[in-house]
Amino acid sequence: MSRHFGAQETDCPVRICVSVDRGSENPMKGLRSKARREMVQASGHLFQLLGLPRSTGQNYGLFYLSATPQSLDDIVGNLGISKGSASTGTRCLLAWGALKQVRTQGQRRDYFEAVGELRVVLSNAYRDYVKTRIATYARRLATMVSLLEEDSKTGALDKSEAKFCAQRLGQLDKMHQTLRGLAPWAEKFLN
Amino acid sequence: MSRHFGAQETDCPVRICVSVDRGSENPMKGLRSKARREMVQASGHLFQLLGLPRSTGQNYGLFYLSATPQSLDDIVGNLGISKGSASTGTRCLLAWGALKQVRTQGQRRDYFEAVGELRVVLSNAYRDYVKTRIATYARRLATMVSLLEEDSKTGALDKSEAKFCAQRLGQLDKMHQTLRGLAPWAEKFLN
DNA sequence: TGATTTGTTCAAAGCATATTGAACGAAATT
DNA sequence: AATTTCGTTCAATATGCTTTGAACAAATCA
Repeated sequence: MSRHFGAQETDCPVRICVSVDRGSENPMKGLRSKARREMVQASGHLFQLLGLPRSTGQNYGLFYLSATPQSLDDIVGNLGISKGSASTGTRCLLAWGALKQVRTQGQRRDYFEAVGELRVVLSNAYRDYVKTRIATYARRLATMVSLLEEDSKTGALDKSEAKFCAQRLGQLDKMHQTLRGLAPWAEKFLN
Repeated sequence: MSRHFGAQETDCPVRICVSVDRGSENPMKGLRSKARREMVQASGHLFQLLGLPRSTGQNYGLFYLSATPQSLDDIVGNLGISKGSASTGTRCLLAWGALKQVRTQGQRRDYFEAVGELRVVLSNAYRDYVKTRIATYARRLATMVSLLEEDSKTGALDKSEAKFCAQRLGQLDKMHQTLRGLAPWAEKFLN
């Protein structure tokens, strides 16, 4: 009804953005380069937007603009995050193929650097993340179809409601088919 | 180094999935249809994955499989969420164009139903969400380029480091251009 | 072998967002 | 005009993810 004064049709009461990363509070002590700082913040922001830990994104941002391999302690010093976070984030990025380990002779520390080809990283993300998600929801869709049949039998839904629901599920399935059709293109783009 | 027993290269220590919605704890009292239950859960899950409130997704899931317009109290009864959440979520979905209000004569309640054409909903989401994000990050990228120049002057980065960073930023810009090239296709797909 | 360095783990604390629910205002009803 | 019905708001609470940091284990060093 929009009964109240401030209520406008176009207002969305839910926050869509992520909280800002005020670089002043998180020191980034060792980072003299402003460009790196901005990259670290932007990357952290993006990761958070994608539902991933901000610190992992900061981690990657630093690597992405680092010409020389970095150790865990470099990360800790540059970003001002705990060693635990640095370790966890680094291993996560390794697992995604976003980072690679650089073995240095006579060095006891582990050194890492970003995988240069962003395509590779995105391709991995697509395979591990997007593709599996789509498959999962497709499975749930199939579940719904059979549950719908069950509902018809048990009388949980009357005939017209069941028909309506079947239409809607059909629309979702059609969309899934379209997505499947797009997949080869997406893969070609990434490879 | 993978120094420890359990540490495998392919393990990612960070949770990528969202917590499951055990339907048993959240009652969904009034929902007899199992298909609707599954849809509510799946939709809530998907929203959460996209960084949106789960309850808003549950809300939409219910509408999507409802043949008849639903009121706020219907939502509250069906999903077992508070009226506050129901109101907030509904207004949010309205603002996105995912729901439309149905005016019923001689009825004092507000009734809503899902917008049937999923294309429209996704098109709105693309415009309000994806497109603006890309623009934001493109802006930050431009900022980095100028900060990099500044770093070169102040000596925060030496020559070879600056060159390396410039290459990396160039790669990102190239990717942005590619994305921009894809945008018309995406829009055509959605319209 | 013992001491030191380094990476990993995970319980606890911190933090940010989602949800609730009671108070409120507007509209409809009596 | 008073009462009832609704939708909205927002402070307080609940929830769940992230981060920390200390304890630990492996590897290197002396």
